[in-house]
Amino acid sequence: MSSQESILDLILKEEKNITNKQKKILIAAIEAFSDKGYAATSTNEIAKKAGVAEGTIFRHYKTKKDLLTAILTPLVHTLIAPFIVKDFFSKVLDLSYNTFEEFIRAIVYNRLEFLKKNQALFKILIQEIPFHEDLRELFKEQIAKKIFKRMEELVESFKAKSEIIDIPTYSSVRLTVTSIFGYFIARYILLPEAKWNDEEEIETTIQFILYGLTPRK
Amino acid sequence: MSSQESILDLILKEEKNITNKQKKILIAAIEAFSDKGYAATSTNEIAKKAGVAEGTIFRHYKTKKDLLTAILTPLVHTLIAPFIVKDFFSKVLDLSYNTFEEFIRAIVYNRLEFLKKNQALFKILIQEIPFHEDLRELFKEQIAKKIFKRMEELVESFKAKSEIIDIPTYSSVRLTVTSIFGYFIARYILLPEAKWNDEEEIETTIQFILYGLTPRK
Amino acid sequence: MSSQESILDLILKEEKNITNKQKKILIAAIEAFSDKGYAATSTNEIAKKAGVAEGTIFRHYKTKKDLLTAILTPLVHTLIAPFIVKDFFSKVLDLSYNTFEEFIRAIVYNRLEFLKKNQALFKILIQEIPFHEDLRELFKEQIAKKIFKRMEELVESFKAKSEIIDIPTYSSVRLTVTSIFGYFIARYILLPEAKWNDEEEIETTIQFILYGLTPRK
Amino acid sequence: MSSQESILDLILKEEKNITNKQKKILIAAIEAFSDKGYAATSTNEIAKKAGVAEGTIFRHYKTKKDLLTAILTPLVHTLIAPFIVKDFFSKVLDLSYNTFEEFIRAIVYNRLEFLKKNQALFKILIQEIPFHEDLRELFKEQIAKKIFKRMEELVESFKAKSEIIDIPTYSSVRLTVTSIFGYFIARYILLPEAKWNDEEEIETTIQFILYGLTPRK
DNA sequence: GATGAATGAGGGTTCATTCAT
DNA sequence: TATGAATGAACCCTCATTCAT
Repeated sequence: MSSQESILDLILKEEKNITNKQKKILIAAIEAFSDKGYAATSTNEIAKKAGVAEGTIFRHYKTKKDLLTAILTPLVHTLIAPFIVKDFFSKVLDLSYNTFEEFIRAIVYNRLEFLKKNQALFKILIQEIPFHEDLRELFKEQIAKKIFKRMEELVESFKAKSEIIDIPTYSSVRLTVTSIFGYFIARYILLPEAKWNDEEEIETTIQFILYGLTPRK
Repeated sequence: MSSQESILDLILKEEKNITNKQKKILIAAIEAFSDKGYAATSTNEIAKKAGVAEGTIFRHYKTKKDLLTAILTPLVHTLIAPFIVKDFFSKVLDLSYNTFEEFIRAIVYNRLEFLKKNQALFKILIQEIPFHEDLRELFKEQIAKKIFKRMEELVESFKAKSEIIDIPTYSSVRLTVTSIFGYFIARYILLPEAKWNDEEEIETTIQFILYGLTPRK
Repeated sequence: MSSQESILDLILKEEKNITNKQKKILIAAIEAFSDKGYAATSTNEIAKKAGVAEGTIFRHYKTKKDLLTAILTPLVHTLIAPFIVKDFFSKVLDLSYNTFEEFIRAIVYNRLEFLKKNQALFKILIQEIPFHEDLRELFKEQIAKKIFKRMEELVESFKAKSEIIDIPTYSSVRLTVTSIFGYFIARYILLPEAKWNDEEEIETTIQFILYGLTPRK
Repeated sequence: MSSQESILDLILKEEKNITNKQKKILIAAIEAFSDKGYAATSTNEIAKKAGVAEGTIFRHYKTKKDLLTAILTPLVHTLIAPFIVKDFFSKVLDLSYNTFEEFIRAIVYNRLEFLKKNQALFKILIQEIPFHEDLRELFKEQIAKKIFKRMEELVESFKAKSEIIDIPTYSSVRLTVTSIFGYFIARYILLPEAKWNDEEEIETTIQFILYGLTPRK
């Protein structure tokens, strides 16, 4: 978990031969988009923040929209990475998930850690999703489908073992995902200035999911 | 529940002496803001959609931002209305809440019904919250604080009766609210085009909350 | 001199059957035009200041320009009144002007008194003259020509008596008028906030004109 | 005197690295503001006159007001330049001012020449002064104070030599300045279309000031 | 590759004026 | 007569994007 990568590393890795100026542009754009939103951020503003001429931005990214895409695509890919890598959970994280609790605990900690590390980027993603058809499509194709597919397998194996209650798989996945993201959104987007006892909240959230999905004896 | 009012009725009631054109402007603005977002909607666009001269918008709403506020303020007030009316749940809904389940069931159905009826408006609210300091303040003061206060009382009474598990009250409120809104956002904002079995999903959500918060015997 | 009339009286006399609202409009317009200039004053602003509907202004004055004209025309007429009334100086002011000094003294006190009483109006006149061809024409036809004509007669009579030096009549008139208006403009338009010892300045101005135009013995 | 610089030269010198388009904008703005007044001139109009896109204006001057300031500031500085340069009159103009007449003659010719060369600019300055607080402040601080200070020294030296009459220094300065500007305003702003015998008028004006301020023997 | 001046369409907003009530 | 809602042209200004240097 401590080896998780931050946004920029990911982007820089994805785009080869990245110049120093390009790097500055990306950092500036992420900060600006995150703070004021994509539509309300001007390219002039990004250029100034990056200490770069406005034209330089367009040399690297044909349009402003391209810049947004360049920022969000790596995030989406990394967000779902653990779910598409074969046996990611067992191999990479070295966990065998004998129990549903272990699984939930691993996934919550892992993804919340990731979200926290990439707050700004993720903030941009969920802020912009309602306004961009293509982003929504990307989200649906990548995040929704791929995460769902992997979770489905795992959830069904737990269901077979009667470790979780008998509700439609997609419902339990949705409820799980919603609970995790719900915490993140409340924590970092809706009420960022409130006092939060993060450890306790995360543990409570895990318990909530577990209680909500495991059967009474 | 069937007597719940829709957005526009609320706005029209709040603003007396509303013109016919003004009404058209509000309807057009709600549709446009909901579809493309506040920043990406031009006043010219709203005017055309409303069949009105652009200047007419500014006769009624000094700025574009004022128009947004005029749209969202009544929503916020109505969204929290059930929580500030004394004994709303028992009197208006004619329920006595002997059990936590009855309470959850009532609140989920009631607020989801309301959100569904005011989809467009609520979509605007959550889409714009990240970009407007004042909206965030309004949300925090009204929705977060007032809903929380009322829920807190109820939840604590259930906790006293050992009907729900012993976790911090604010956590259980957050988890409940997150689960309800989580369904709404997934349903109407993130994946509106997916097929949804609404009745089943709602019931599952209720069960999830109940299981997640009630103690094992 | 004490019987001199103020702006509004003049206007109200000129326009018969003036309503109360119309009066309020004129007062408001004079104040606004004087403060911010004609071009920078909106009819909406005037309406508000007058406590009148915007439409009411246009019921009485077809255009904004008409309103300006309605304000300035009486001023121009009154400004030149003393110069066109036959024997104004000797009859009305009860002076016989045996000497040039008496003449200058009378005219300076009389017109400065008038300007002071109608500061706002006169401020509008000289502020707007550079921007309105018709105003400039009115000024030229009325003020320049008519004042000049009368002054010319008087000045030439003094010149004949060798009471003033032998320079072109139009020059001496210009220098006299310039000196009077020069004081007024410096006093009320350019440096209104400076401390002014009015009595002394006026007396000095009179002396200056006298010395400047009368011959050395 | 023949070496006096014109407006644009001054502005271009003040603002380094001036673009060709920027130069065109300044020329167009000066012409337009001078003709129709600042408030009545649209930026679109200036752009067309300058053969430039409207956006180009705002690239160089953040606001329309900034454009006005960029035009007028150099004028003010140059207008007062002779008065702040040490010994300007004696050194640069190579005059020793043994007499008050020499002094007046030099100053009238010099400043009227300057005003004539910069008619349009000066017209803008006096047209806009009544409407802009900051311009009035600039005028007061620069022109009024600095010119006054220098004139005061000279006038007092003449007063000591009994070359001019014993009236308050500020009065004699005001009367002198008013007489010069009075001619200019009558000549170029109020009655530009009248026939003027400039040489004669200037000589008469000088005589007027001299007579008005020098004592009778 | 990097610049930044230049563009012109489009942004939100103001305005004088009209007209049904 | 008086109103004030409605208009739409025009206003100042911002913007993403282009291109000569």
